[in-house]
Order: sequence, then structure tokens, then C-alpha cells
Amino acid sequence: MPELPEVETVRRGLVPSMEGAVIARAQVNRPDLRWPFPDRMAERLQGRRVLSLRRRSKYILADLDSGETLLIHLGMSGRMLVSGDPLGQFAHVHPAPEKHDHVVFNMDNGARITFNDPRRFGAMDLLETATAENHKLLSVLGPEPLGNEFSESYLVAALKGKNTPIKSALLDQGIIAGLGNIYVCETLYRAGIHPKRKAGQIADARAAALVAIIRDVLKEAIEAGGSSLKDFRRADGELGYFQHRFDVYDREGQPCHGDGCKTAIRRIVQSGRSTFYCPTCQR
DNA sequence: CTGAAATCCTGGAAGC
DNA sequence: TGCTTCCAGGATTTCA
Repeated sequence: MPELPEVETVRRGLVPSMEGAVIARAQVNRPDLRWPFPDRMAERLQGRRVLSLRRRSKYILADLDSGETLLIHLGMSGRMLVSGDPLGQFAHVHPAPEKHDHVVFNMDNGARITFNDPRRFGAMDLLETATAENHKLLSVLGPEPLGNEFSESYLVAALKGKNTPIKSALLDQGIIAGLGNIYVCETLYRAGIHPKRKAGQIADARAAALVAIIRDVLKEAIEAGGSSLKDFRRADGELGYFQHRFDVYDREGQPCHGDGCKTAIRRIVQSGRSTFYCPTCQR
């Protein structure tokens, strides 16, 4: 799925056409994605103004003037395509509907946001804004990696005593929210830590160093506009380009980027997920 | 507790 | 231009 940087890129792309605008009509083309949509979702969205668009981990949260918040998860293949012309300068041209266009938001400013998700691992729900953090999907999340709560002391303590491989620990959304397979691989490469190393076996200083590395990796990806793999498009439909910067992800057999290191990047499977790493640089 | 596997889906790419 | 197999950014649930 889109990981934190991709979701943040999508959120930013949606702000101009959604924030402050009214959902004139919500078109819901099927009863569910990963889970059933909430009761009367279209009606509850219709006529509501979007007060703000927030992000928590890989979730986009749209606070509405009804006191409800629309939660959106893009799953693995979800996209939000923006069309139309919010500023009214040009003709409102919308693309023809495509297969897997599951939910369409027609805004009162002429913009149209189409949620397209072939694999349907995505999700939408409506929750009370005031108690949003108590939502089943949000209450289990660990700290935001770019927030103040995510500190060196926090991560050192969170990894202490863990017997699980560091790869799995960083993928655990309850320890740190928002990392996915790509950025965990990239983070461990930069940190020089072998993905199979037990989380609790990492020296405090190395665990602490992960904090800055994680932040750097995510910030660079956000600045680059999110990565773009098979299914991901920026909110405006343009491709991101962080994929050009991957050191290890999807580079099996290719030479390591490390200084003077030409070792072939290796791919292994951990918990059913591909892990890419340099056996020379990561210990 | 850990962790592996199955599960929800479709589509693209690779292999034959 | 076919058919089969494998693989994919996630995350929950089930099972050992």
C-alpha cells in the first residue's frame, strides 16, 4: 500500500479541492471495500463541509461540519484521482469512469475526487470526530514517526526485550505507525542493521540512531512526492519519483550503493513479506 | 508472548 | 497472441 509518505502526498494533493468545500454529492458504487461501509454513508456525507484533512499513520481523516470524521485507508492499491477545476478557470472536464471507481465525491467547487481501488484492501468509515482516536483502527496505533512522541528513549524502550526480528518490529504499527515494507527496508539499510537481527539485541545507541534515520527517510520521500510503484499515483494523477532513490527495495541482485561495496542486494522472505538488504553493509 | 500462515482481492509480469 | 503461476505497498485473524 501507499505508506506514510504516499498517504501524506495524497492528503496534500486533496487539500486544495476538498478542504473548506462541501460534498455536493457522494456516489457510493458498492456496499463495501475491505469492510462494509457504515450505514447510509452517502447520505451522511452529502451536504457536509470538509473542515480539515488530517493524516494519522496511513489513514486520511476528513473532519466534517456534522461532527463526524470520514476515515479513508488506501489499502494496497487505492488511489484518489482529482479532476475538475476547483478555481473555475477552465471547463469542468472529468475523465470517463473506470473499473474499480468505488466512491466518487463531487464537491461544490466543481472538483471531483474518485476513489479507485482494484484490490479493495482499502477502507472507509465514519466516526465521531470528538472520539476519533478511540476508533478500533486508530487506538492500536503507536506514535507518529514525525511527531514529538516518537523519541530515542521511546524507541529504545519499545525494542528492549523483543525477540522478534527488527524488520517485523518496525513493521508493527503498534510500535511505530506508518512504516511499510519499502521504508522499513530502506531504513535498515541506512542504519546498517541486518533485518533478521532480534530487536532486543540491538545496542541502545544503534536503536536510538534509528529515530533520525526513520525521520530522514520519510521526510525525503514526502519531499519527493511519495514513491510510485505499480498502483500508486499522486492525488493529481502524476507519478511520484522517490522510487529512483531506493537503495535496496526491489533491487535484488543489483550492486549495493555503499561506498566501495558492490555486493549484490539480497532478497529474503520474512513473515511472508519480501525483505531486501545488503549482506555486507547490514549486520 | 512469538510468529508463521491464511485471508481479503485484482492485475501485471514472467514463464512456458 | 494463449494459459498458468507468482507476486504485490496492508493488516487482521487464525493457528501452532
